[in-house]
Amino acid sequence: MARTQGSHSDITGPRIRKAALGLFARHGYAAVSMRQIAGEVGVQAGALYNYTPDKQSLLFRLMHDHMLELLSALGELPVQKDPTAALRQFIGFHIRFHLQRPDEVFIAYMELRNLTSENFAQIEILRRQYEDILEGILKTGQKDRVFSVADTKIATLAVIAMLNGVMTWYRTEGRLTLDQVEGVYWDMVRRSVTE
Amino acid sequence: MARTQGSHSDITGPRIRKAALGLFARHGYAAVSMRQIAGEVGVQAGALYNYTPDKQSLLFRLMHDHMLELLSALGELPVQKDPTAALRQFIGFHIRFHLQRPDEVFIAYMELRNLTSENFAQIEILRRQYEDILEGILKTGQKDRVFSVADTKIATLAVIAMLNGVMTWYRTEGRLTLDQVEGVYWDMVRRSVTE
DNA sequence: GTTCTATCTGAACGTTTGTTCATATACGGT
DNA sequence: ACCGTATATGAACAAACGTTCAGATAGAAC
Repeated sequence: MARTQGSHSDITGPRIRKAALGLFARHGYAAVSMRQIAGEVGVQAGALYNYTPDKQSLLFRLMHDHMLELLSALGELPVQKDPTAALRQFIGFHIRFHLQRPDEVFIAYMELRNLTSENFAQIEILRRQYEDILEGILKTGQKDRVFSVADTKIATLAVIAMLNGVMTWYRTEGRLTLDQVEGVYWDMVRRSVTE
Repeated sequence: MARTQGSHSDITGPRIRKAALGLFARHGYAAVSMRQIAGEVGVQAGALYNYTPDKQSLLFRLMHDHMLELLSALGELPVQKDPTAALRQFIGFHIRFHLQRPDEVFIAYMELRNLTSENFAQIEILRRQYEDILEGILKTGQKDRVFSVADTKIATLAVIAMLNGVMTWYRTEGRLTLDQVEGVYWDMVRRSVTE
């Protein structure tokens, strides 16, 4: 019989994950202790174990939730028949979604090696799904002769890598607006996949 | 008076750095203990302190040496007056140099946050120097109207990010030769910076 | 008002951490 | 053959680690 009021469990759980997210992103999974996370939440270390079986599961949950959100948000975009429009939409989505979640993205790319092999395999499947969607766009465009790349798989990875680079330098207080950034990257990506 | 023969110091030092390099790359700086490094070298943990004042300095040295090598190797390339030739040469150099040193590169990009702020600042200066060389090529090409990018700084970062992506998937036993990979990336980069 | 239970504390556990240091070893110089 | 010293050992240090758990606390249910 779960409590509906006065209980802290509905609040403490998310707060723990939020604290862990920030600390993992800033210092790395291995360098963050359960006591640091607890301290940020204002609770003793033992209390964390009401919300996660162990530290590893905490990391996995953060990454897993993030990937599900990513795929779900991408799936909600309107279908674009034109490959160019589809690619354009993907670029904009990717940049905005990732810039809104710098910590999640950072962890998703940096902490893969700290997952157990079972957990790693699960995340990899989700990541592959995301890549496959972009590659599908490129393949369609290739077939329609609107895109021209030597290898759609490499082009997919190259585009994603290029886009992810934006997170290492973009700051909201910088000299470029989000629209401008999107425009610059779209220009470069579009030209890189067309003759 | 340093020993010239029979001494292990000339051998143990490099072996320690090599072991640390591999372990840091595979498991991350924070997740690797001095005892693991020592074990890989076949020595007790205390012996490491004849070669490094502490763990942090060991990491810094690896990153620092790598950056110096990178800049030095780049500096030895023949000067190319033509911006297109210069860019082409840079792409090839970057891909080959980095693929030859996967561990060093991985550490240089992943372990920045585990450096003390003083050490971080030093590495950042070197990295900036490398980026500036690429941006110089783009600027020259821009001036000569052979390249056309909205922003040379962003284009620089985008190109480097794109190239670095190759290390996440390239395997020597894969279906593409190094020459082919270089060709594919050169095609994409060239098109992304020209009209 | 009593009971029940979800939640948290605080101490404890056995390991492991980075680092230090007195001591041992073995080689180079003389 | 002896000395000096570069190099390694192996034990020790305090601190921090992830995790467990008996007990305190306080709100919900009746």
